[in-house]
Order: sequence, then C-alpha cells, then structure tokens
Amino acid sequence: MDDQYLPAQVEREAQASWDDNGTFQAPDEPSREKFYCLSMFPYPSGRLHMGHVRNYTIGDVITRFERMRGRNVLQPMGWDAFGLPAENAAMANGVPPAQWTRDNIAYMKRQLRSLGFALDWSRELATCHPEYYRWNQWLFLRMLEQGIAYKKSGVVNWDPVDQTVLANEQVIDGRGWRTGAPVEKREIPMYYLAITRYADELLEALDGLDGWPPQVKTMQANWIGKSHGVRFAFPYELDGEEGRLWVFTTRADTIMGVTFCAVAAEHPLAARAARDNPELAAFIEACKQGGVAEADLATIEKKGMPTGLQVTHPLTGEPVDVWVGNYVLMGYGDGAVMAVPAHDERDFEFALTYGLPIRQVIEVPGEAFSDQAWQPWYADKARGFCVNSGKYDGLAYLDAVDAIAADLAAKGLGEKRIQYRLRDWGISRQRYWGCPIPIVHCDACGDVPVPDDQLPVVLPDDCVPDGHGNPLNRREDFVATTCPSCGAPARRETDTMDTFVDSSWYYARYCCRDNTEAMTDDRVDYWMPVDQYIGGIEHAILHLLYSRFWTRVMRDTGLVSCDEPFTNLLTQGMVVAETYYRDDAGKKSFFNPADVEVQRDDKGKITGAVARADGLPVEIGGIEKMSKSKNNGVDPQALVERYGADTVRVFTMFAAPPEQSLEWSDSGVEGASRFLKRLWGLAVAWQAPVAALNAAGDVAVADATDARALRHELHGVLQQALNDYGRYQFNTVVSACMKLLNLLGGVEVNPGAWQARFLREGLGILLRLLAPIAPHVAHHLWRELGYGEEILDAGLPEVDAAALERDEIELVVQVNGKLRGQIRVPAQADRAAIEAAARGDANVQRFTEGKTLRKVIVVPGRLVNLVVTDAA
RNA sequence: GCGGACGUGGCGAAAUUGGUAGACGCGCUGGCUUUAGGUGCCAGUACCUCACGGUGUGGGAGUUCGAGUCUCCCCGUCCGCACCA
Repeated sequence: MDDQYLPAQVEREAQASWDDNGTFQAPDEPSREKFYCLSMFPYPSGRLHMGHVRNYTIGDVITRFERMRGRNVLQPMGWDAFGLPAENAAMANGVPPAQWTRDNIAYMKRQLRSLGFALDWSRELATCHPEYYRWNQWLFLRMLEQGIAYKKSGVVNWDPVDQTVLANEQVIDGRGWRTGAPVEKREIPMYYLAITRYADELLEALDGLDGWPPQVKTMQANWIGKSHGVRFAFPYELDGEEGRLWVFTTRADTIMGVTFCAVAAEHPLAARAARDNPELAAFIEACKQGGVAEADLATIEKKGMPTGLQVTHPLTGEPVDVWVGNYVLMGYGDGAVMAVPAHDERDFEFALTYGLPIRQVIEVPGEAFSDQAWQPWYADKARGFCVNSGKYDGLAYLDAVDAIAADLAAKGLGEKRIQYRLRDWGISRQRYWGCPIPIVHCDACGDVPVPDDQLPVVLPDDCVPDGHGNPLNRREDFVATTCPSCGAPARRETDTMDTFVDSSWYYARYCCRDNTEAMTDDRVDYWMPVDQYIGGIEHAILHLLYSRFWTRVMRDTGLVSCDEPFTNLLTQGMVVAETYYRDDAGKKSFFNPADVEVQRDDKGKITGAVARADGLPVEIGGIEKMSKSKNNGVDPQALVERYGADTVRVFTMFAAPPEQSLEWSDSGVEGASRFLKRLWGLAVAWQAPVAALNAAGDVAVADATDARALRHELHGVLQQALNDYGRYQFNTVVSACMKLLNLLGGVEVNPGAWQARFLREGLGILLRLLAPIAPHVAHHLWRELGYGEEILDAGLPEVDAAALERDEIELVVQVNGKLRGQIRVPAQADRAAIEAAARGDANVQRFTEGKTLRKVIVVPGRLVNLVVTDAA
C-alpha cells in the first residue's frame, strides 16, 4: 500500500474492478426487493457542469446506500438529446445537430465514468434514437385514437424578419434574439394533448404523494388551479343577429357591480368592431406586438380601448360597454371577462386609468368604501355581504353565488362550472431537432395518422438549421410521401414534438430498453415506479406534471400498472459561486473566480479582490448561479483531474444539504482533499495490526476501560450518521465521518493492545459510512485492510446499543430559561434527585438566593429549568 | 402580476419532535516541524466586557417556564410561469 494517497490510481483501479465485474448491472429479479433510483437525465450540452455533478452525486450516494441496505438497486443513465441548443450550435459552426449531439454524449459519458457513478450503462438510451422516439410516435397515435391528442390553433412568438417561430427564451425584451426585430404573436395550427382531462386526478393524487416535498405539491396544485365559478353570457344584438358574450367568473356575487366587459384583442367581437373603426384596428394590431410569455403578459401596462359595442347585463338588462383589453388572454376560458372595478384590483386600476364607473356591491361592516383608493377588503369574499344588489342584498359570498347562478340558469344564460387554470399541452414545435409528429397531409383525405407498421418516422440526421424556419420543410426526400389512406402523393408533417414529450416517460423505457416490439413489458412492472427521483427544483411543475400525466395515459393504454411515476422526490438546490467583474463604461466584464485573488483583513473578513493577471482590483458582484454569462463556473473535469472524484464528491455532499443551494469554495475542496489524505494516512499507520486481526477472523471489540469512552463516542456518532443517511442529509454524514476520523486519529498507534481492536472496529465503521460518498477510496482501503472484497456488499455498520449506555448523565440547569450550571446525575436518577442536585449547584444558588421558587421543569436527559420570582 | 422557497459567526453550515445556539469544515491568529514551501501537526477563534456578566439566529410584535424552531406583520434575496432544459 502506497504511503501517498494517489486518487487517480485508486479511482482507475476501483472503476476497472466495477466494470469487470458488472457490479452495477441491475438484474431483473422480481423475487428481490428493488430500489429504482433515478436522477434527471442530462441534456448533452457538451460538458458536465457542477449542477450535473451535484445531481448525480446525490443519486449515487442514495444508490450505494440503498444497495448496502441490501436492495436490488437500479440506477440508469441516458440523454435528453433533442432540443434547441443543438440547433443553435449548428447555426454557429455548421455541424449537424445529430453529430454535435453524438460527440457531446461521448465526451460527457467519459466524464460521468470518471466520477465513478454506480450506473447501469447496459440500459443507456438517448431520446434522439429512432428506437426510442418511435414510441413517442406510437403513443401519440394511441392518443389520437382516444381523442387525447387533437389539433387546434395556438399562439406563438413570430420573428417577422427571420420568418420563424421563436422560443420564449429567444425573445429578449420583446425582440428576436438574432434579428432584433419586435416579436409578434401569430396563430398557427398545432397538436395538443388533453392534460386537462386528467386535471382532477392529477390534483387529487397529490395528497397521496407523501414522498414529495410539500412545496412542490402546492406549486402543482396551484398550477392546476381548480376553481369553482359561474360561466354566463351577456346577450347582444349586432347586425340584426343575436349573440352572446360568454365569460367565466369566480365572483358571481359581484355581478351587480359589472360596469364594463373586456375582450381579448383576438376576440371575434373585437375584430367585428374594428371593421369600421381604424383606431381600434390599430390598437388591436398593437396588441399583437410582443411575445406570448405569461410573465410578460402579466406585467405589461394594462391598456384598453372601447369597441363602441354594448352588450346587455343578464340580470339587470342594463347596457354594458365592451372594451378590448391587452391583458385579456384569448387562450384562457372564453377570451372575455366581466369587469367589476369595485371588487377586483386589476379592474379597479383599469377603471381609474380610463375613468370608468366604479360601483360598490359588497360591503364589510365597519369599513368605508372609497372609489379613489383600493383596499384589500374590497375583494374579501370571506367577510363581505352584498349591497346595492337588489334581491341579493345581505347575502354572503356562497349564498349570493348560488342565488345568482340559479337566476342565470333560469334565464338560460349561465351555469355553475368548475374551471382549471391548467391548459392543454401544445406539443407542436416548428423545429428540426425533435421527434417527427407522425402525420401525413393528403389533399383528399386530410390529416392522416401514419400506420403503426410504418413507424418510426425517421428524422433525417444531416440537416443544418440556419435560423430561417424548419429545414425539414426543404427536405423533399422527407416531406414527399404517399397517403397511407388513398395512396395519392402527400406531404409529411414537419413539426416535431416538444422535448418534454421525450422526458415524460424515459424512466419507464430504462426498464426495457432492448424491447423492439413494444413500448414497455413486464420488467417495467417490477421496477416502476421510481423509488427516488432527484433533480432540480426548476422542474417542480412542468416536467414532473407532464410525467405524471403521461404515466396515466400509459396506464390507461395498458402499458404500466402504476398511477404515479415517482414515489419519492428530492429537489436539489443550485450550485452558486461568487462573481467578480470590472465595469467599463456601464459594460460589465466578468472574471472567473480562478483568475481572482481575494484579500482579507486579519479576522479573515474579505476586504476586496484583485485579478491575478494584472494585480488590479475587481468588483465583488455577489453570489450567483453558475453560468456562462457571469463567468463564475467551475469545471468539474479540472477538479477531478487535480483532486480526484472522491474529493469532489465529498465536498459536494459536505458543503450543503441536498435541497439547499451550494456555494462553491476552492478552499472547501482543499478541506475535503485534506480529509481523505488524513484518512489514507491513518489507514497506512494501522494497516498491519488491523489486517492481522482481520486475517485471523478476530472481530472481538476492545473492552479496556480506555476504550469504553471511545466506543461510546464511536457508536454515538454512528447512530447519528445512520439516521442522517436515512433522511438523506449527507452533509452531516460527512461531518460524522470527519468526527470519526478525528476520534480514531487521536488513538496512539500501539499494536497488540486494545487500540488495534478499537481501530479495526472504528475503521470498519468509518469506511462503510463513507463508501457511498467516497466510493473509490473506501473500496481500496477496505481491501487493503483485509475487511473483504467488495465493501458495497458488506452491509451497513450496526450500532452497539451496549456501547451507548452510560452510568451518569450530564444535565443543564437553567434559572428562568438562562443557562446557569451543569450537574452530573446517575442515569436512573428520579425527578426529586435531579431537582435536588440542580438546586444544590453553587452557581445556580447564586441566582436563586432570596427568590421564591415557583416551578421546576425537568426535561429528562436534557435540562432542568428553575422558575423563580423575587420573594413576595 | 401570480405561485413557491429562503434569511443563523468573517464564510459554508449544525441544532429530527420547541429544551445547552454555532457541531463539522473553511478562513483567520499564535506556536511547532520541515533545506524550503502555497505541506503537515498543536492551540485559539460569535459579539461586547479587565472581570462578574450581558447581548446574539434579517426587522418588529405575540404564544410559552423556555423560540433559530410555532403565530402575525414588515424587509431583503432566489426559483418557476406553459416554446430553455
């Protein structure tokens, strides 16, 4: 055994051993208790970033820990390989997305291997492979048959210069990222998946997801947004024809306060009114400016214009003006809203801006209404009662809604309705690098699904996008086909699927990747659902909700037997780092932390920073998420080469608990490296005596008086570490390992005495605790010290309850809640004895003297609190 | 705008259920070892105070014998918002 810790060598040997033995290939053995541990698969962007390293280290620690508990653990890996960045790279350097993606996968796979993750590579998949995405297409066809997939028009961002659809990300301050042209909204036909059919089930089932963080469940529930309300109509007459303007409201109790209606710019009534109103037409045109992102729509200045049209209030019969509002969304409900300025904050502001009437119809006793200033109680449905509302006066919210809904229903003008905020999932993308939608357009037969026996519809892999629309449209060899129905010449759909489709079911495919006949098989029933899923909180809604939906569609198509894909969910925090910059005339140029030297005062407080290159000061810009734009990224590869994978893993686990953001620190990495070097040094020092005991099969524990205190400490720390492992709080597990190393390192090397026995036990515990986190060094030392062959199969160390027993315990004594003393009492001391000891403590008496004892609180095993007051 | 989180020493953090705030590590200070070192080892390190003691978990109130933890209000930071993945 080398005196020096040489991680590169240790890690190479350990990885070779695992590869040679197929250690991480998970057998499909239904008789064994399984554990499916899955980290969100990466987009193959080129290189791993620290976020990946953190994600996969967490998953790997769980995987190895569960394996040591004896479970049959599956941890697969694959590639979310379709997507926009590959097209951007193609535009930048002319390489086809397929080739770029393939190269990136090859490189990143090497990186993952170098980190020593316990991955079953025999199940690797990539979503850009036809063997994978053919099943996207196949299930899409099933959804068409069930009416879950359907076609309707949708609104997209349109770049009028490049004549292309833009992703929200490609819209910067309302302009196209490449052309700088103001982005417009444009309606195009798209395919949708009816996730709203499952809205209620997706909502209800959240209750049963005990293994999910409550905040994620809350976010999903809010996203689905179930609301009870009333859908009703304002009748109108126009051009001699009768029409109805439909709206939805959750506040039907305020219907008597309606002073106008607002419709979306795309609403038919708006279009009709604009026909002979050029000013309105111009306003509607202006509403088309800007992108479709909801955050932008919700924060724009609210603008409107009257249409000149009027509709009739369904209950009062009064005329109501119709406005066009840029804040009303066509894709939402009916694209029109009733406006009650007195009791809706947004309507209130709009009415103030445009001088529209505000009519109070709700009051809260003791509160005074003013139409000049909004107050929160105006919208308080819990405290309000109807006023100025004729027959509804005096009714509270629920009663008023019931009465009004009944009257609307009697007139045939409305009814109660449950509405969801959740919208159906538009999956059509006007992009090349994605899964083709298996549809053929025939002049005679219309849109015809591609028959199953013609799947997959294979994407040509040699296109190079140029930013002007989808290059597939120019690929005649792809587009030209014959109609599956009538045989006439026809054209293929060139839209591809949203990449969220690819990632909505990959977890199931890992279980049966080699099945060329079916999307899933009975191996899926063994492994699914995923027992532990790990990924970024940024996926809390979309990816996770789509996956829950997709799983239910698969269930209803007979492909899986579970309802939910992920039993337990861990949302890991971001990896952040300090930023440094110089400001040149308002333009910031960022310095990588590696190129900056930090200055401190003699208390260690940071006082400034200078660039290494020129020694001149740079500004400290604050902690930010690691990113290219802030140049504060740390390259995992360089760290692995310098310190070894185990050091990177130890630091990543130690620096913060998994859910919290992790702040990168170079000196923290040094600390992790130091810890492993000290561990190595300790193992070298004790190798001979410990290996001798192991070789002799001598596993007796040290029982000398000296060892008793040490074993008490050893097993106390072990107990805490096992508990923290169980709740996946790995930072304190590392801390426990460090404590153990400090404990073992304090023992004098004295072979032949109780020390060797204690070290044999202690090192055995320490190595097994550390094995999931620093697997290579644990693997190596386990063998070198003669404990056995494969530490992963050694099981978890067990707490010796006898070692934890104590004759005497220490208790804290408080006087009025303030710490005043400590006492030692026998472990079995009763309340009276403890109280007497506490009152007898000299320092405690200083604070109780001359006072009256009112109360004594004894918390067993922890403290005594004496409550005293000045003597009466 | 809507929804969700977070805030503890110079820094990352710890403190399962309300019960000794700051474990463990980084940094810093002092010492020792080394030909030397940006290595290693030892000691100290929340703040104020000579001390007794006091103060301290973003700010303010409340519940409690006792609050980092529970309740309410405020401030600040971060994440998501449906075509980034």
